[in-house]
Amino acid sequence: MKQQVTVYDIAEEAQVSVATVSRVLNGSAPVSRTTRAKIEAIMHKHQFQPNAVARSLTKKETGIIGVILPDITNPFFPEVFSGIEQEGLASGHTFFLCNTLGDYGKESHFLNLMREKRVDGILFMGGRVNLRVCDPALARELAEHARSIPLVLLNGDVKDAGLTRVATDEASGTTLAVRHLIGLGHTRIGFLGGARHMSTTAVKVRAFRRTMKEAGLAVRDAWTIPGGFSADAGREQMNRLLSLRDLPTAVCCVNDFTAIGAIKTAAEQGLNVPADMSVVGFDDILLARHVIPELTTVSQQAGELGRTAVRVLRELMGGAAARKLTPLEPRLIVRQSTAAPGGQGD
Amino acid sequence: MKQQVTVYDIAEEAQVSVATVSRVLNGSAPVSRTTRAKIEAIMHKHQFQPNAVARSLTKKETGIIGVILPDITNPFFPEVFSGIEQEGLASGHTFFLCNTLGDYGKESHFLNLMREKRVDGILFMGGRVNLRVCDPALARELAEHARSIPLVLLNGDVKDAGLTRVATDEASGTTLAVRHLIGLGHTRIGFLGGARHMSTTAVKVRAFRRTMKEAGLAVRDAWTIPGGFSADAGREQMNRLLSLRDLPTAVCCVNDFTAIGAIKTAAEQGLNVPADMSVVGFDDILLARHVIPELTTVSQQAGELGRTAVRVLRELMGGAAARKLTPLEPRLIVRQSTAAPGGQGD
DNA sequence: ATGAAAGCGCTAACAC
DNA sequence: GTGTTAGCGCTTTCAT
Repeated sequence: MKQQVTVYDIAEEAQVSVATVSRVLNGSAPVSRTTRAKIEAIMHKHQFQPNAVARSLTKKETGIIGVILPDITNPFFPEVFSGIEQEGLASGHTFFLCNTLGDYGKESHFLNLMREKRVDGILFMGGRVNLRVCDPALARELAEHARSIPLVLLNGDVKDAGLTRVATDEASGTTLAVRHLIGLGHTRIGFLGGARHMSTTAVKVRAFRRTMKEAGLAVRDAWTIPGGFSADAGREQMNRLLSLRDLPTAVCCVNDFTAIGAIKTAAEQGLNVPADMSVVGFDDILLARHVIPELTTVSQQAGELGRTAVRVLRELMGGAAARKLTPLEPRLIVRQSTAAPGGQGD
Repeated sequence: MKQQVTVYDIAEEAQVSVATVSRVLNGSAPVSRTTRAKIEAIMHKHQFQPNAVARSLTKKETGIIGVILPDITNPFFPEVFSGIEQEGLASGHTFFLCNTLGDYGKESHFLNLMREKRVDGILFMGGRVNLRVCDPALARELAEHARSIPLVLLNGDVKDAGLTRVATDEASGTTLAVRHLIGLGHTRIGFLGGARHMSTTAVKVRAFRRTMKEAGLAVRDAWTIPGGFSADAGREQMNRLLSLRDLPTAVCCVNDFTAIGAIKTAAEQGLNVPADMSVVGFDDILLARHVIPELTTVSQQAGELGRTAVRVLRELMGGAAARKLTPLEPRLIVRQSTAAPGGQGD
């Protein structure tokens, strides 16, 4: 680990002051053609890399955006992150990524860590912010952080915290899915996956019920089965559903992972999807169009969500007061996992 | 954005010197019970967060590990990252994540960025390090970086750069897959996906050919179809394969994404996998056991790869000379996408 | 156009 | 056990 060269070394060798070196480094003030050339040559010769830590200390900005999300292993999040990175790179930002794995303790820990590290802004998704009834203490903590660091919430909400948010309209997305099923002729529809205490699930379930009722259809509690967001959870939920004596002809799933698990189990039990059971997912993960059958789903436009969030965060970091809520419209993507009940028509 | 409080503020209010404050902050020297208590109370009262940037500047360490990978959107990488984070968190490290999207220019850019940011170490995967014939200039650049910052390469190699590596034995993994197919009775086997100029593909193809020859089987060039690593690539490759008049009864795919795409196309063309065509993947991504049919594949133990890499990097950062190559043994995971040719047996 | 010097917030000798 | 002080490497007035 050889010693790094500093502005002083450059200054000395070029016989100028560090201020001048700093000036050519930042173009912050005019420097004569000749000295500039000399300094640049020396920098290049030593492969000089200015120390960003020192720079951050004086400028009071790090160029780092902290990203907190539940689980990068769930395909939806990498797509969001990808959008974030794409947009953030354009403004020279860099990313500090943390997975909370749904652990609230970790959320607090990372939030503090980010303050210590003096990130310029925070993008926060999942976990606590998705609690339907958010512990006031936690809400306060988040609001507190937001007061000292620009923070935007992605797809979540915290009552009364007054946070800036960017969110897909999950209710309207769910409505899209349910109407599609109803349009196909289904009248017996269930809802799989999620966790009742998370607002994201609550929003979807509520929209599901409302849409069913508007169409004059009955909502059966036994067909609304929570239990998580993973593919394994989807398998188990479908298993429970299939153990009932009376079955729906279609199900909405809380996300694509769950839908894929549900389809898997349905197939194992001898059902044909979509002929015997239509399944619709949510998210439109990359693999959704490659599974068999291809998944009908609601696109959250994950990449766009990430890009938009960065744009909003940038306004905040710039000192502007961004709109409190920037909504994103989801889109229904019809593929092969849904069809008319009983396999009639297509 | 209210003003952050500093050690000076704390010191003043507690009527002690900053050194003492620093001492209780780090436990770096004894402090009397009473003053410690007083200081701690004041810190707590102001919710004091020491400025990590300032600390990094003096200590000459940031606690940040830079992670450079091709594409977080490819499910293999989130799993590796997950392992990295899990292991790194234990030692208080934090992560700076960059996606290169296979762009060599970006690789260089990020490498420089990480030096500027003074990360404590770098974990590097993909892209340039997977060039079969690596441009000497690029290799030199990497070696150069490795000289000033601890760096470990994950699943790749750069000729003569003398880099520290942690890598799955992709050759032995491929051999496992091919032998499995041969054991099932296949004699006509193809290889799908990858890019000829990447060492990871070259290693797999070479192992594929060797294993076939050892078993006395012919390798047909027309059945070795490169073209990328995505699911779409897999679809296209299978399409090309199926356009041939003479077909293999099984294919090895460069990764699970490709395998899933290949299966998809095979199914669309009316083939039954595995009855008409066996398909084996590589990586064992999370979804591999949830697709239909469940994917037979070679597990790279992505999480373990990440964890191991961090352990090795930690040795390097600690000044120790780590083993040049830490190999990881892949495992064959037999599921449903492979069977005896012609659907006989199972 | 260029230099001198004062910080940024913290740690670590070194003294007492 | 505690205080003084000199950095860490850079940016930024303020002079010149």
